Amino acid sequence: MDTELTERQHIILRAIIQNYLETGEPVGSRTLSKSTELSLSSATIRNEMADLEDMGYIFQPHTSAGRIPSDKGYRLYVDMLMADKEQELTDLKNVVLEKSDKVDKVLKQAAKVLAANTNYATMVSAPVNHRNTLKFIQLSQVDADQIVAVIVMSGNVIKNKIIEVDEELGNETVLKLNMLLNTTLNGMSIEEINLGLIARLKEQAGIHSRVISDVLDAVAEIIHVEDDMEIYTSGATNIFKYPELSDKQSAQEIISAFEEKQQLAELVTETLSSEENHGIQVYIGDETPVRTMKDCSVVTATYELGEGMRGTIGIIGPKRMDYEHVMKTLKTLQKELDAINYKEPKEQEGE
Amino acid sequence: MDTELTERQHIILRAIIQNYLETGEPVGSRTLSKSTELSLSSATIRNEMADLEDMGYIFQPHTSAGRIPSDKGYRLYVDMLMADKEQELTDLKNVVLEKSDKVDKVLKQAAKVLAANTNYATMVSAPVNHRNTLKFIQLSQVDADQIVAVIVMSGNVIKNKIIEVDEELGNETVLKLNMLLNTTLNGMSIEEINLGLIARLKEQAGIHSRVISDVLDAVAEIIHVEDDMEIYTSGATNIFKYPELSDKQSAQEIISAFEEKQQLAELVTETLSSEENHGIQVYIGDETPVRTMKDCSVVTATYELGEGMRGTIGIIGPKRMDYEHVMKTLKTLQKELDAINYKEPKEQEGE
DNA sequence: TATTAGCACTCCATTCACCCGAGTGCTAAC
DNA sequence: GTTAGCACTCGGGTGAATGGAGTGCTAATA
Repeated sequence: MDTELTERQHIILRAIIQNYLETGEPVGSRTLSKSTELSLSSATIRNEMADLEDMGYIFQPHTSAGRIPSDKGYRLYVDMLMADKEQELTDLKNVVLEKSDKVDKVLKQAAKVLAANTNYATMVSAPVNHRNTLKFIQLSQVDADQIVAVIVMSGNVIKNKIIEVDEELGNETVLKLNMLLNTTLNGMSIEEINLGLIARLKEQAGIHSRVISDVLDAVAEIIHVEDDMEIYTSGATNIFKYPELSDKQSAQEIISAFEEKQQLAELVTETLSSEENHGIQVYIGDETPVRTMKDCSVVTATYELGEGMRGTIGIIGPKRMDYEHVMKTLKTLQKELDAINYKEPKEQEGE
Repeated sequence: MDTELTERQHIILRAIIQNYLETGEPVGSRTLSKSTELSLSSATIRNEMADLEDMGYIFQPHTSAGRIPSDKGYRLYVDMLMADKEQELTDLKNVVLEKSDKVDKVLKQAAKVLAANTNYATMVSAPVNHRNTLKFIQLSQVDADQIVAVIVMSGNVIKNKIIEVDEELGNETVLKLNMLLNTTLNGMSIEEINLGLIARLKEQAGIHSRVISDVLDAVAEIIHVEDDMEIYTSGATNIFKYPELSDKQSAQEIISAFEEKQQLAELVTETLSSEENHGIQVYIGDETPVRTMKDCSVVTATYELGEGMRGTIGIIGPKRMDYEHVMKTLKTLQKELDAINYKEPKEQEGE
């Protein structure tokens, strides 16, 4: 890329972008000639800008207006940022992630912190049972026709369901079932617990009662049910701060996406599947996998709660987003979340 | 109120309101003189309108514009609607409330259905443990330093938590604890399970180990923890369909309220506490308990999931909302939700 | 050869005047 | 009590004028 742009052009491009990030207004040659460290006349800068435009890094919204970075321009800028040696991290304001609490509380809080620190819309997806193993399972008779099944997965995610049965199983049977389930399934990953295994279990149970078969089916279902991805969001209304996104049309689309969450889910799976750059990914404009956000930029990161539980944190904002700050902030929060499960099991009271 | 308005004025007021509901434009005398069943000249109607304005039921946004209903006007209109003998209910489109499913799924779906049927923003609050009793409780040792406590409440709400302990309890102890907890707490309401009772339990446990004491405390905590009210929303972006609410300022405020949910929670408690009119309440403009919605109307209803579990469904829209339709729809859904728990435990497969 | 000063040109955004139409209030006639 | 008629008001829309920011190009300069 050194062949593509001269040093000076790099500087000018960066100046254009930085200026545009702040003001949101097309930036003209005069402005640049004053602000840039290299002291050039506006005319010279105009020439360079014409070149940059030819190469597609910037463009004019209309003749006789200043220049605006194109997607390609942003891309170059972001790539340069990423190439920078290890950036130091920013401090997060208001980070009080109560690590002791339930996961969902922490994540909700995380989304809020992120929004407060960046002034963009944010999302945090709950960790998904990736390579997750079963840690404990237990059936209990609640009353004559209800059984509650409780399953603890690695990472202490708890699933449960009430199973309705038409005939009482009796203490003994329940006990036997529990034993069977625990000895067989314990430590297995979800993928390993497939239909074949369940079928074998049924046989092994030695009883051909329909009830037991039903119960086992229910258990299998609980384990596999893709808890439709929980996603926490915050600051969606921040988009109103950016005129280019807050006309009715765009605002409605974006906010809808945040409300329905379906599209955010797609974003999450996309992020989780493709892993690069320390888990930080930047989608500019059309690059984003979610159509409704083609006028936005999306920055995402993957966090790891240990034991294969991975989730996504993300920021959605205008294309003229403060990428540098956002990436730093995201990285910080990522570290913060990653750290949560490194705590020794015993350490609880410590601040 | 008959003393206040003549029959003819009533008719005219209603005509104004209905016309305004549809168009959103101030309605003038000429329009009315053509549309109303009573055939009067525009001049006559103008006189009546002037009177109605003096009494505060309508007003002009500016001289030489048509009239718009005031809050007082809406109020009268709504009161008349409410007074109407039993209104028949509307059919809901897309109602497929999977009754078997978990409560939260049903409620999410309910919010969606409501939004789809009305074109307004909707919210559904999860039932709150009002006069809720404990049905089943069980501790299980997950591994050396973790116990999972599962509690099933009436209405099949399941709570659970992992309790960290510093020493293993041993099977026997756990068994004893379970026995104790179940025999003592079963069937009790949350209010009855207070600190005193827990203290007595601790004694009764006969063991003075700190561990057991800790566990019991944790149990008490789970039971009492006010799951911060779950609220499901849908169709928040519907407000963009109404220009009077979709300027940046208002839109941001309203949508914020829907995102943060704090304010909706206030609305819910308000609704649950004051009960009138078959549980249907209408707040017009300033009447609403939530400040951010002073330019909206809010219609809420209370549903009952049986066994003292009560929640709120609500619709937020512009003041020129189709009150009649909304109230009918709300009533229908309310019935629908109420009916869910009337199902015989055995009936499951039936449509 | 690279830079700069200067100038003509373009185009957007703002302002202002203007007009039109919808609607009113009032008065006088029915 | 109702209606016809008229003068008046006001908001919204249209079009022309204006100014400013910015450009591209050319010619002069280092």
